[in-house]
Amino acid sequence: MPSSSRTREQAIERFWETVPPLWGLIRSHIREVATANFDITVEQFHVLRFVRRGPGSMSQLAAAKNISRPAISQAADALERKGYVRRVGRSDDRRYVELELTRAGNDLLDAVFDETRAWMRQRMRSLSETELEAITNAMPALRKMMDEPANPAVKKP
Amino acid sequence: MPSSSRTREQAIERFWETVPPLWGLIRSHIREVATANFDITVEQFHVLRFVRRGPGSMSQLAAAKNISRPAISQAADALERKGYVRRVGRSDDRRYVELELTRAGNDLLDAVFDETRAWMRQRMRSLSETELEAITNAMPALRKMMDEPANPAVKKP
DNA sequence: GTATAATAGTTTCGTTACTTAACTATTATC
DNA sequence: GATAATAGTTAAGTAACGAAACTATTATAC
Repeated sequence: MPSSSRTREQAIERFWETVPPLWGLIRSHIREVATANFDITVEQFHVLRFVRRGPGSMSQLAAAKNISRPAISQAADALERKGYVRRVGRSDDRRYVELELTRAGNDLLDAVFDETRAWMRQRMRSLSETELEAITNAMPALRKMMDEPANPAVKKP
Repeated sequence: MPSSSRTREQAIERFWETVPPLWGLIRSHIREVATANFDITVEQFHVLRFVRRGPGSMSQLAAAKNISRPAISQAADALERKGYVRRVGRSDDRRYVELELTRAGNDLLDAVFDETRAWMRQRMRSLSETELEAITNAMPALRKMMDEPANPAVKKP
């Protein structure tokens, strides 16, 4: 069993010294852009992103974003009030409510994304092709971490 | 000029579909661990991490974490109240205040980190050596993004 | 087929994390 | 030595959450 792999420890180590501060930086940029030029907060932006990714029920959104259902419900309130999102009941099971992007929401998201992508491009401008590929290649591996079940899945005999 | 590189666009694309949800997952795990088993919140944990990384002034911490100085000041209040951190004035310039980890703070951080690392190891257990290396290799490239100055640095003639 | 349980969403309430603006203390500058 | 700049804090307001309690709808049990 190659289980206490050195490689893995190193990946974890570097992950922790890199991702949190980077995420903080991105977050603060979005905050700046989204609140100054646009009409939303960072968190609302992220909810919009998830909605566009594939409209789902409130619970699904909460699960995807790893926050509580009330939190999604409240974010939806704010976004609906601003006209960026619509609540749509599902006819086959009336307990479910789905969120749909409105036209305005879609446009807003495009605008914020354009801004943010431009900013990232700037930040990446001195990276070599090799470095960019390194980033691209790492992402699928990181995604795998999310798919892993949380617990070791106790074997039933 | 190779400026609108395809590779770069792809890196950005994948980054956005990977990092935010992954970060959300990690965040929610830490919240669980830190508030259930320990005495702190997610954000306080992150502040402690920065303090350990190298004790610096309040402003430096704020800059490192990309949040406002008041936010750091308040986090420091909470952490000091709980005894995990100490405010230490600098003698050469009395405007500065630095944060130091107390013994308790250090132990707490170790404990939370142990928990979190174990959890990450779990989540990484099905990754191949190649995938782990991909993660390790991407991190320095991502760090570079943080070092870039925010603005294109207008050339002065 | 009603009673009971489970599930999706919401409301309420309290806590924490932030920000901006205004204020204090200290050091630099002219 | 007056003025400006800088580090930190305080104050006040907003947003993001979670937990618990509540409503509406669908599934299960008997």
